[in-house]
Amino acid sequence: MVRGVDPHAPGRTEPAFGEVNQLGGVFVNGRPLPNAIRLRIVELAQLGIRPCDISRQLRVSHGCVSKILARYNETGSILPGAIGGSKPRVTTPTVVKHIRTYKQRDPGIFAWEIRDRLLADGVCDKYNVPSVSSISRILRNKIGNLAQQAHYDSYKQHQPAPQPALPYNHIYSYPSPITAAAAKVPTPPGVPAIPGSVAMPRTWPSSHSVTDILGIRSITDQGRPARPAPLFSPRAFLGGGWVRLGEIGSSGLTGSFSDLGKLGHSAQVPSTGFSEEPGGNPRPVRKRRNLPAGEGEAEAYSQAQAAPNGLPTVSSFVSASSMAPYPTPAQVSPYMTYSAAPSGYVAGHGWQHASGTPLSPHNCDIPASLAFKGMQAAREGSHSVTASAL
DNA sequence: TTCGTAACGGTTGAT
DNA sequence: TGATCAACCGTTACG
Repeated sequence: MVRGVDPHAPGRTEPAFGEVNQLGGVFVNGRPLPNAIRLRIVELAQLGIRPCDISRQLRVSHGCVSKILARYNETGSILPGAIGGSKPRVTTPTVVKHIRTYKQRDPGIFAWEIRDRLLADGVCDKYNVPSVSSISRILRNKIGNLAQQAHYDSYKQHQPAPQPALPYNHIYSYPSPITAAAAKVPTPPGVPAIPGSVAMPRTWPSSHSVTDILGIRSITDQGRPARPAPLFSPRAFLGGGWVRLGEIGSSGLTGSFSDLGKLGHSAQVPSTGFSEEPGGNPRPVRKRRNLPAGEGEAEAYSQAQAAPNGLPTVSSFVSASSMAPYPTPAQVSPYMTYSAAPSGYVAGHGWQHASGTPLSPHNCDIPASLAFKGMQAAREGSHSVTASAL
């Protein structure tokens, strides 16, 4: 493995702006390829170019090409998956509420009995029912305290109260959209609600943290979706596996790239990936330290592709015909590739259209207008993959 | 030669 | 605030 060198720290062996693979391509270990590259991989594949040729042309390992194409074929999304995070907890406010109810009705109930009742009552299913130990922990840490508080409140009801006491379970009755949603959805959150839909591998229940349960989230981070939706196509929502296919429904897409382009970010897709959740709840803009490339580019792309006519300009910044088969080393400079800064890798800044400014964070050297024409010709014409495309 | 995939080292974000 | 965990990433090597 040939290591890149940080120009700001020439002595360093640890690359700061990317490494160079065996093909001479630049990548950042652990980070997804820029969307422009991912897009090109898919486009080239749809032009009939073999993955091995794509690999060589884009200087991306064939394993990566294979992965991206397989992912695209499976999900219709070019975007990388959701990186990081933890599995959301199954002890949702609703579940905790039910556990508390069971415990109040039968103080001697066992944890395993509660577990069975949660299943029997349809509060949970076998996929998201809390473990006995989790229930025990809830009983010990939450219900126990709450029960004590309940007794205290009960006592206070018979005493003159100078101030209205806070309901002991106010944390559960807080009008949180999360809670409301959880209460309205009888099926486990990770299970597709639409018949015939296919769940992604990473279909966790909705995120619930301690603060969720305590109702704090409703104030501090109200309604923030578990993951920003990728913004490439409706099916691109599926990119990270955080979104169920069933939520998207069958769009009838063929998976072709032209379809992706036609759809762009329609009404199904928030105008920005970070400002609004599917439910329409406004969400504070999160502090982002180093947004994953896919998300960052998706965000930027969603803005950049908003053509005046409403049509996206997917093809305008990526073209099979506009890229030199084997760029010179200077063209694949790791520093240019990732814009010499983390934010450059995040991209989005350079995706200005047909203005001569960089279009891709990966330095694809893609002339936008020519690329678009080339693609148009390729699609409207014979669809032949000419040498120019390679 | 091509392609699929496991292993690997790395990053990320929630807890 | 730092550690931990579990997801993802792309590259490499192997079959």
